[in-house]
Amino acid sequence: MIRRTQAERTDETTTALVRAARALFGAAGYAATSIDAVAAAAGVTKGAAYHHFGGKAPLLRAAFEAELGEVSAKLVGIAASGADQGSALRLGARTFLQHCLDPGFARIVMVDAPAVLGWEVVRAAEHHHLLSVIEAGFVMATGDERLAATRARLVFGALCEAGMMLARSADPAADLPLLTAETDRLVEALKAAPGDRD
Amino acid sequence: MIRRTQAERTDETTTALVRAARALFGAAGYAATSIDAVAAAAGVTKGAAYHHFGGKAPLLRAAFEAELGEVSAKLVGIAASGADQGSALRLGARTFLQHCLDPGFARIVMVDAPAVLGWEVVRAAEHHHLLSVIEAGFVMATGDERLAATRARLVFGALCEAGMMLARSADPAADLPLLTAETDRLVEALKAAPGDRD
DNA sequence: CCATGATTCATACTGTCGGTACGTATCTGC
DNA sequence: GCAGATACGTACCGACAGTATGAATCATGG
Repeated sequence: MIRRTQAERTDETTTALVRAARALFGAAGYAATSIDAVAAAAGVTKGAAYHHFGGKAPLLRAAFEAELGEVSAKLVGIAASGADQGSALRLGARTFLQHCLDPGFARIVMVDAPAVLGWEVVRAAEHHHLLSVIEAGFVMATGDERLAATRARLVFGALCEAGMMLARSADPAADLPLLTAETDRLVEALKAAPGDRD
Repeated sequence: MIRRTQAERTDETTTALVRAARALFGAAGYAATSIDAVAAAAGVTKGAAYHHFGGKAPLLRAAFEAELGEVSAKLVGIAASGADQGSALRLGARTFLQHCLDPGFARIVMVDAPAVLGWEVVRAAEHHHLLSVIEAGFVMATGDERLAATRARLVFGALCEAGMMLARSADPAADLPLLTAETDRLVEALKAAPGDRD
């Protein structure tokens, strides 16, 4: 074997493991996928997986973060494109929905991760990667932090539901237009609505 | 032991098992709860559980349906109370959110059930028990079946998100008013919005 | 009322899998 | 080039889902 640094070895192994985890967890689900299977698909053994991740749940977490990271990268690209607040929000929602066309993404991010990692952990990560964008839009529209946070979460819940419908749709291409239109409408409705005191 | 009919024996055992499953699955989660623990809490052994349910997942399904059944019963009560469409919808949403104050309900219905039973199974059951009410309201408001179905799902997604926020809130009583107000606003916005062709 | 069959349930067992312990190979810094 | 650290493979353990298998308990036709 050629000589590699420890950093390179670690990077190659963890990358292969995360790639395998995304593929297997996404296809068969977390519970139905053994660590041995993930390690084998990555070309290593369980020992490597436990050395780098420490368990099965952290492996899912890594796969989960990788999925979110991809969407997040596209979102910051949109934000950097200089589009106005409104169209950036619409584009962001559409980007998220398109990712949901991949059943593996939907399964890992919206089905298995909350059950395995816990709802709060998942929502914290999602807030960091995705929700903060939506929330910023609502803060600007309403001027109320708490109200904006609440509305962003509600919108995000609707987006996830739309994403799952897409992921399980027999003809996703046919459903995408209606779903994007309706989620857009929902966002607009909440941005326009007044923020009364509670 | 006193003499009982088979039907009575079955009923007592299954009832006890479902009760124990709701308590344990709701508190510790599905993955962290063994069948032996559920059976022991019900005063029987694994054999009885497998005889009546056939596995661990069907046990969760029974607990899940029991949780939904309770909400559903309240919803038909509201529907039968003769309230108008609008206030019935608001009352229904509030009823659902109040159930979410029980962390066991939230965990079983919105976190574990989708991962274990599959998203489609869960949403089919939820449609049967809860969603059909919301959908009927939107059909009446928009006149479009497909549009109404889509909007009902989006609203339901937002409701679930609100429910999880409540379930994990440090001070649920303080969050309930804002969340009910905002979900109501969301429903109103979508009912009022026009249904354009896609 | 009893004998035969069906149902309910407990007990003992097996296989799988997550996790751990430990040994070996590979790399780093002195 | 040689201690110490890091990466990884292998052998093992315990927990637990699922499967017989048999013993009670109940139903039913004679």
